[in-house]
Amino acid sequence: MSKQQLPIEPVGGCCVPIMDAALDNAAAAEGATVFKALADPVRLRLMSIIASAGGEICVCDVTPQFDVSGPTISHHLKVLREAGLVDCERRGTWVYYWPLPERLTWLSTLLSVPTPSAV
Amino acid sequence: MSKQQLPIEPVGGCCVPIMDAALDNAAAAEGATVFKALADPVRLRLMSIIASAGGEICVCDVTPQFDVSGPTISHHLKVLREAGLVDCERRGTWVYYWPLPERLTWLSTLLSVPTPSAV
DNA sequence: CTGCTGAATTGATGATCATCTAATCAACGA
DNA sequence: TCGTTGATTAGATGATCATCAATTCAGCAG
Repeated sequence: MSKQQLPIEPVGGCCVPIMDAALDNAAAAEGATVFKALADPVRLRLMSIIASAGGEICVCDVTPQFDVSGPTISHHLKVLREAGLVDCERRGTWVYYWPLPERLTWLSTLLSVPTPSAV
Repeated sequence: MSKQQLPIEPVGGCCVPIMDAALDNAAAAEGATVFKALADPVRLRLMSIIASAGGEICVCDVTPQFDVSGPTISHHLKVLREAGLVDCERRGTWVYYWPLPERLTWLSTLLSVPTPSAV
């Protein structure tokens, strides 16, 4: 059972489920920032499209899936990027985005509920 | 209290990780609503305090842990309630809150990342 | 160089939100 | 009944946000 490591640093050490221990102010502030990034319908779907793309996806393939303007998509992508949820790279004319699973894992763990079989 | 009619939806089909499939507009809207409830530092810490209380906790024990007014805490508790994350009951003079793990599990699954070992 | 295309940035605007004070509600005890 | 205490609701306000049109930036091809 290889435990996948968390190479991304800026994420505060956290990983204790909230059902196990209450968050302090700092952790709550950091967590709220990341949740805020997912707290918009466009952004959440955007995140899911990038996450489910199986690798990376071009902005040009993402934008047509929404009813909002290009600049708005660009703005939302920036929010996701600043939340550490995705990263991107320009290659030629196009820009490609991919998910950063560490952040997702962190949030998932934070919200996880102990299974009944557990102590 | 726990009797009042809340806009709690059937917790849409629950539980395909966003890394497995992109969300449709409806699921994204519903998910964003719940994430929005956790997207505030006060509310996230509030949620963690309730979740980690090991059962239920009195509002009177929660409020003193924050620097904001009582009505503000009450407002945040209402948001958590309407998001289906907590429920409450009045007993005598006091009101007790407890977490609703189903919602947490739902979010946790939504954000879960397949382990490297799994195929 | 110039022109074209995809993406990001700027600036403005209408909407939503977090917070407060004041008022109201709910339960209890004198 | 009336006060008192704990909690919620109502209303107001300043801040933040989502969105767009216009502009700018980055890369490529004549």
